[in-house]
Amino acid sequence: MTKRIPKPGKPVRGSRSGRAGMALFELLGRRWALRVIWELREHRRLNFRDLLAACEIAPSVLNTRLTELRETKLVELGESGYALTKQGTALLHLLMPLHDWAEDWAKTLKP
Amino acid sequence: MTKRIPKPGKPVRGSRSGRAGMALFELLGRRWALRVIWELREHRRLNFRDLLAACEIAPSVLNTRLTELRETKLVELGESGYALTKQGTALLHLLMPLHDWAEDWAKTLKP
DNA sequence: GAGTGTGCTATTAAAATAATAGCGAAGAAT
DNA sequence: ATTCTTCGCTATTATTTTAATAGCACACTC
Repeated sequence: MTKRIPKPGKPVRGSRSGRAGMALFELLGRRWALRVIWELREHRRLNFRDLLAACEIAPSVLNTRLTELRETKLVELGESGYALTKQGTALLHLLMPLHDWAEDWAKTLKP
Repeated sequence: MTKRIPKPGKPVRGSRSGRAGMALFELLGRRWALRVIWELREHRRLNFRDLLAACEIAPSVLNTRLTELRETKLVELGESGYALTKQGTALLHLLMPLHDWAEDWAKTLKP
C-alpha cells in the first residue's frame, strides 16, 4: 500500500553513483510531473481544481503527483493554492531552456 | 496497434499554445526516457544489450522508448550501436545542469 | 440549512510497464 | 556446412500505473 516516492539517497534501481540524478529522473519521469511543475511557472499559485483543469488529468493522478512533489519539496500547498518551492523554482529555471529548445526541435522535425 | 508518439505539432492534450514544449514534456515524461538519454551522454554509443544493462529495464520497454526517441530524432542507431543525434546531444546539454541541481536537492532533502 | 468552493478519495476500466523466455538474422569459428 | 555467438528485438503474461467518473467531508456564506 505504501507508495515509493523517488528521493535521492536510496531507492532507484541501477544507480551505483550519481543517485540524486537518477532519483530526479525517475521522479520527473512519472507522467505529468513535468507538466505540473510547468503549470506553476512564473510564481503561479493554483488550487487543486485549477491545476486539474490546466493539466487536464485525472484528480487521482494529480494528487499522486502532488504528493510526490510535496514530499520532495518541489511544490508546496499554501493558503491560496499550490506553488513551487524555492527549490522547485530553481528547477523550473533549468527546465525553461528545455522548453525553448523544443521550438527548434519542432522545426527540424517537420519535414 | 499504432502507438502514439508525442511529437510537436498536434497530439498532446491540453496544449493550446506552446505545443512543442508540451510534446517534449510528454515524451520525456515516459518512464526511462530521461534515463536512456542520460546513459548515452558524452558521446557514448551503446548497443541494445548494453543499454539494457545500463538502464536495467525490460527489453520491451527499452525498445518502445528507443522507437520514440528515434522517431523524434533524439537518438539514432548506427553501425556500432545507439547514440544521441545532434539534437539529442543538444538536449542532453540542457539536461546536464538538472543533474547537477539534483545534488543540492539531495542535500536539502536529507534532514 | 441550503448553497458554494475547497482538497481529495473510491471505484472501475484501460493502458503502460515489468519479467522472462526466446526468435531470426548475421557473422565467426569449427 | 554446421555449430556458436552476438545482435536487435518480439511474445507472453503478470503487475503497476494511469484514466475516467462520481462523489465525500470540511469550511464558509448566505
